Amino acid sequence: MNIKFLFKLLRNLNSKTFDKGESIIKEGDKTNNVFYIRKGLVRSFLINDKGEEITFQLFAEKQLFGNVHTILFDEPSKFTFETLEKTKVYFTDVKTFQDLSSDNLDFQKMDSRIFGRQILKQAFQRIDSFVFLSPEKRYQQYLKDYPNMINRVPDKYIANVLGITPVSLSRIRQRISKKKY
Amino acid sequence: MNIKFLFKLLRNLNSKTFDKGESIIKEGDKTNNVFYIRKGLVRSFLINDKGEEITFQLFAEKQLFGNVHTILFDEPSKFTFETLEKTKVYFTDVKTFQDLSSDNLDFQKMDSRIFGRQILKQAFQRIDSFVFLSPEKRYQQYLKDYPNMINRVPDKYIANVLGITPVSLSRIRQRISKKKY
DNA sequence: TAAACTCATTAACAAAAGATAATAAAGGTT
DNA sequence: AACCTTTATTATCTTTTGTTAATGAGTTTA
Repeated sequence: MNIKFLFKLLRNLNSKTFDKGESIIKEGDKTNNVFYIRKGLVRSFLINDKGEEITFQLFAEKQLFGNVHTILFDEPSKFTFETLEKTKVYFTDVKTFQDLSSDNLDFQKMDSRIFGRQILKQAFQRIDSFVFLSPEKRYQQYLKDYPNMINRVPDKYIANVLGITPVSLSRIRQRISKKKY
Repeated sequence: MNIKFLFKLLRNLNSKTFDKGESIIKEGDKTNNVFYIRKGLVRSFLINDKGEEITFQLFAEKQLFGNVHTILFDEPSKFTFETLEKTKVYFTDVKTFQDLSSDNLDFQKMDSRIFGRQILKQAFQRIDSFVFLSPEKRYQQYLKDYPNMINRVPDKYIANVLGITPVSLSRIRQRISKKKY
C-alpha cells in the first residue's frame, strides 16, 4: 500500500463518537456507509411481528459493519444499529470506498478482502454453526470465537444471535456448568 | 456491457458436463473456479465426526457456486461438491474473473454484484431464517424460495440444509398437512 | 431512600426435536 | 422378476426447547 493512497484514504475517512444507546443506522435508512469500530460495541436488531426486539448481530472493536441491505441490494435497512457502549467509529461511504478501490489495486484487494471477506467469513461460519452444531455446542463455539463478548453484553442478546430463547440459554449454561465435574 | 468484453468473456469461459454422482470439487481441493449452472443440480456436503454426510447447500440452474474456502481464504475446501443430476456448468478461474473485472468497469460491478452479491444475499437470508424462524417456518420459507427443489432432491438433504434431522422434517411435513384444514 | 425497571434464573407444563428402530414404499441392479 | 439399496414414514422414548410466570439480584430513576 503506497503513501499516496494512504493520504487519500485519510482524506476520505470520517470519525464519530456515539454515546451508549444511540442509533448509528435506523431501520428504513438507506445510508451507504461502511463503519469500522475503533472502540465500543454495536448491536443490530429488528422488531418482529410480536413487537419484540430480536438481536441479529453484535460487533466489537476492529470489526467492520454496514447496512448490507442498502450497500448490496439498494434496499432500506432491515436492521437498526445501536451502540451498547460509548463507541468510536471510522467510516466512509461505499462510493468513496469503491472509488479508492478502482484507483488502487492494493485497495481493491482490500476491498474484497476486508469488507467482503470479513463479512462473508463471518456469515459462513455462522451458517456452519447452525447446520452442524446443536444450540449447546453453538454457544460454546461462540464463547471461543468471541470470548469477551459474554462479559459485555446481556445474555438475551447472545441468545437471539444463537437463534434460541434467553430461557433456553440459561438452561444451557446451567447444564454446561454441571458437566464440568 | 460492450462487445469487446463479451468476446473476452467467451474466450475465457469453459464448459463441462458431469454425470450424475460425479464430484466437481472434492474436500481438500484448492480449486479456484467459479461455476455457473446451466442445467442440473449440485450439492455441497462434508462428512462429520460420526461419519455421516451432512449436506450444506443445494444449487440449481442459474446459480453460481465455488469453493469459498479457497477463493476467499486460500484454504482447502471443507466441502465436496457433487452432482445430483447430469449437470452442465460454465466456469472460469477466479483470477480470470478478477482480470476481467479490472479491465471492465461493467464487469467489476457484476463481479461484486453477481458473485459477491448472490452469495452474500443467500448467506444473509439463510442466517435470517435461523435467527427469526422456527424449523417449521424455515421449511415453509424454503419451499417458497426454492419451490422446485423439493421435487428434485431427497428430503434428507433438505433437512440438513435446514439444520434439522430427516425424522424431524418428516414430522413437520405431517404437521403442516394436518393444519391445511 | 424508595420505587421502578431490567435481566438472569428457576419452575411447570406443553410442544417439538433428537435418537433409535421397525416398516413400507420406491428405485435401481443383477 | 427377484433382490438389494435407499429413503420416508411412523412409533417409542428421552432430551431439549418454547412459553409463561414467579422470584430475586442488580441498576436506574424519581
